[in-house]
Amino acid sequence: MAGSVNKVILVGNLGADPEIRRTQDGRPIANLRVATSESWRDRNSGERRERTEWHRVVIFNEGLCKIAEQYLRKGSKIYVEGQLQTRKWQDQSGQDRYSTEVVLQGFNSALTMLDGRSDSPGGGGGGGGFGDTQQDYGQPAPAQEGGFSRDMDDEIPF
Amino acid sequence: MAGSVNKVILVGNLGADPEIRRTQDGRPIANLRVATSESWRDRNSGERRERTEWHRVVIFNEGLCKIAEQYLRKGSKIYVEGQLQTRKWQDQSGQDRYSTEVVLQGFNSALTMLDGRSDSPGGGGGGGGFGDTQQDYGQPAPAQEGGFSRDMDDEIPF
Amino acid sequence: MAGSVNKVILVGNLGADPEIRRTQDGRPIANLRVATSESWRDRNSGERRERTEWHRVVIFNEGLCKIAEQYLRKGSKIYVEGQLQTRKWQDQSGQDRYSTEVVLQGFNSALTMLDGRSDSPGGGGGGGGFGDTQQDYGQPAPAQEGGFSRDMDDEIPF
Amino acid sequence: MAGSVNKVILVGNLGADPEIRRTQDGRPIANLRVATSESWRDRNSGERRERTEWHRVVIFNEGLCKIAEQYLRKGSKIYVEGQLQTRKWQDQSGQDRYSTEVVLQGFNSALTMLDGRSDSPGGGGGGGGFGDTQQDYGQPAPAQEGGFSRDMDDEIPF
DNA sequence: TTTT
DNA sequence: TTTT
Repeated sequence: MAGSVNKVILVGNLGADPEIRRTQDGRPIANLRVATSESWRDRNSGERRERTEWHRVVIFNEGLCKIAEQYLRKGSKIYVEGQLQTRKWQDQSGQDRYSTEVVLQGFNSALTMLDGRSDSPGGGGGGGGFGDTQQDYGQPAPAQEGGFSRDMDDEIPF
Repeated sequence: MAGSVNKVILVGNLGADPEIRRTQDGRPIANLRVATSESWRDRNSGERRERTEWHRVVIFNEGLCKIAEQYLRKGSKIYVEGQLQTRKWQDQSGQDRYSTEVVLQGFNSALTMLDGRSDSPGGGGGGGGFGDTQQDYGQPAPAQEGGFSRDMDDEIPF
Repeated sequence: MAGSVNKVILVGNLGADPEIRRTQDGRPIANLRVATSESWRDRNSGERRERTEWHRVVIFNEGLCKIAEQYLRKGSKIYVEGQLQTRKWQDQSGQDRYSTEVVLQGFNSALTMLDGRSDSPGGGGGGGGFGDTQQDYGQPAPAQEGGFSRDMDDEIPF
Repeated sequence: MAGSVNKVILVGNLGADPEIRRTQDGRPIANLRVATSESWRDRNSGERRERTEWHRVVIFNEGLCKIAEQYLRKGSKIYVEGQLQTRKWQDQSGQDRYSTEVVLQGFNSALTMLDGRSDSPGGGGGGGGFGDTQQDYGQPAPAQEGGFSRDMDDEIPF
C-alpha cells in the first residue's frame, strides 16, 4: 500500500484514574478516559456554550502503561498521540457493537504529562525498557525555577 | 484550567464516492469512508501482515464539501484534518448506539487531495468562497468579513 | 498544486514574556520564545541527558495576539499549532541571513494555554473578532473542581 | 514540570533527489529538500497568489534512510513527521550561522511515500529491518530487542 | 529546486 | 469499500 497515516493528538484531562489490566502473558494494558472541551460564544444568543468530548484511550505499550499507572490520576492533564482503531464486540444479546478507541501501541505513540507533579517521570525514576528512552515518554524538562531565562539572554541570533 | 486539543490527521483512500446530503436549510454535509492501512512483517512467522482501518469522515464545512463533491471519488487519496466526535443514535429497536466520526467543521479542519488530477483545486479553477482558499491552500488572513464562522454556533445537524 | 501540508505542533514553555509589536496599520504581531525539552538515559554511560530546543513563534493572528498579550508570561506552558516559514534578512554587514519561524496566521493555527490561571480566556473575556469564536483560541474547559467524574459515571457505553 | 512536544508534519514534494551521506562509522544520513506550497486568491486584487516554502529534512533513522535512497526521487510526494532542530555552524568567515531542520530520528518519526510507484515498500518487496516495518506501515510491538534506540544517545553528527 |  |  502506498502511504497512509492514522494519527490522533489529544490534549485533555482524565475523567478517572487509569484502569490497568494485564493480558494472560502478563503484559499491561491501560485504559484512560480523556475529556477534551471546547467553548465558544453563540453568535446569535451571545451565550457561552460548551461541549465536552470523551475519548477512550488504550495503551498497549508497556513503558507508557507504567507511566500511566504511576503518574496519572483523575484530573491529570495529558498529551496523547496514537491511532484510531474501531473494534467489534458482542453485547449481551449477541448483537454486534463497535467501539472506536485511540490506541497507543508501538511507534508513533506518545503520552506526556502536562501538569507533572514533582515526582514525574524523567525527574528521577527510570530503569530500562522502551518507555524511558523515548523522548516523549517523560520529559523532565528544564527546571521551572529559573531555567528558561538564562538561555534566552544568550541571545540566539538566528 | 485551560486548554484542550482534539485533532485527527489521516492520509488514506476513499472506499467509495463521497455522499453529499443537505440540511433543511440547504447546507451541504459530506460523508467520506476513508481507509488507512498498515502492513508489517510478523516477528514470529516472518509473514507479511496487513490491517486496514476504516474511518467515517463528516464534513460540515461548506467549502470543503464542495471540494469533496467536485474532486473526490472512490479511490482518491486525501489528507484529512478534523476532530473526533462520538454521537449517539437509536437503532431500530430503540437501543442507544454510538458512532465515532472524524468531523471537519470550522477552523482547524483541512481536506487536501494528494493524487490531484489536472482539474484539481488550486490548479486553476476556483472562484471565491471558502473551499478554494481552503485552509491548506493559503491563509490570506482570516475571512473576518462573513463566511467561515457560521458553522460554529449552529446546532450540529447529525 | 496538488496538496501540501505544513504543520508544526509544539507543547513547551515560554522563555520570556511575549513581545508585542504593531504594524504601521496597527495590527499586532506577537513574538514568543518557546522551549521544548527532551531527556533520555544514555545507553552507554547510563547518565541522564537533556536537550532543549528553542523555537521562534510569530503570531499574526489578531485574536491569538490578544491571548498572548493578556495571558502568557515567561514560564507559561502552551500548545502551539502553526506552520514553518523561513524568512531572509540582512545582517549589519549586508549578508543574507535566514530565520526559520513557526508562524500562526489564518486558519489551522492554534494557541492554547495549558497552565491557565483562573483569569484565562473563555472564562470571561470575549468580544467579537476572530479569536474568541474559535475553539482553540481559549477553552475555559470543564471546571476541575468536580466536573469530570460526574460525566464518567454516566457510563458512556460505546 | 513535565512534558513537551516538538513535532513537524509535512506533505510536500522533493525538489531534488535525496542526498545520502555516511558517518565515519557507516550509518547513513539522508538529506531531503521538501517543498510545500499554498495558493489563495488575493482579497483585494482577486488574483491568485502562491507561496512555496522549502524545508530541510534530515534523516538519521537507518530504515527511513533506506526508503529515501531506494524509493524517493526528485518530484516524489511524501508525508514526513519529525522534529524541529536548529543547529549552529560556522561559515567561511568564522561567523556563527544557524540552520533549522526537520529531523527524523528515533521514535515518533515517519516517512511515507504518497505517490508510490509499483515497486514501493509495503507493496511486496521488503526484507527485514527498520525501514519496511517502518512506523507507518505497522507496529508489531516495540522492537525492544535492540535496533531502534541506538540513535538516541549518540552524538548528533551534523 | 518540487508540485499543480 | 480503498490503496499497494
